[in-house]
Amino acid sequence: MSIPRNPTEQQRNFFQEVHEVVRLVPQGRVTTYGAIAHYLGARHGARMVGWAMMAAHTANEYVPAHRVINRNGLLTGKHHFATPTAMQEALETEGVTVVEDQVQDFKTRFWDPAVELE
DNA sequence: AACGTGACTTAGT
DNA sequence: CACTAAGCCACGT
Repeated sequence: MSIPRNPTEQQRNFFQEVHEVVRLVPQGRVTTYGAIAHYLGARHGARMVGWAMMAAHTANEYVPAHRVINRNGLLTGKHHFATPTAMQEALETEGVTVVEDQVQDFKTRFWDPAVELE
């Protein structure tokens, strides 16, 4: 996949919404693509959230993309970082233990915007 | 325009 | 518990 060369207005808004939520994830906590999709109204699938994350590195403001993982606590997006280990290292710097691409104690690390932001 | 593919998820077998 | 199918939606070929 790739991000549009010339994003439409709607696409830019969508990217911004997703990035905005991701920026609200506290240090040392993680969330999932599905949770973000649900928080934004589920008007698009979790896949679209993942798609929006590809534009994270081009965003004007910093987006902690390493805090977004799949619903099983797996670092499915690690290959989109500068290096294959960047995502895990960023998480461990925040105190999140990762073993074999799996976030340990995921259930208590999970941060659901739909709940936390009410 | 059909088809494959993907930072996903849920339901069915 | 694992594996598959299907829903999802945008994009490149």
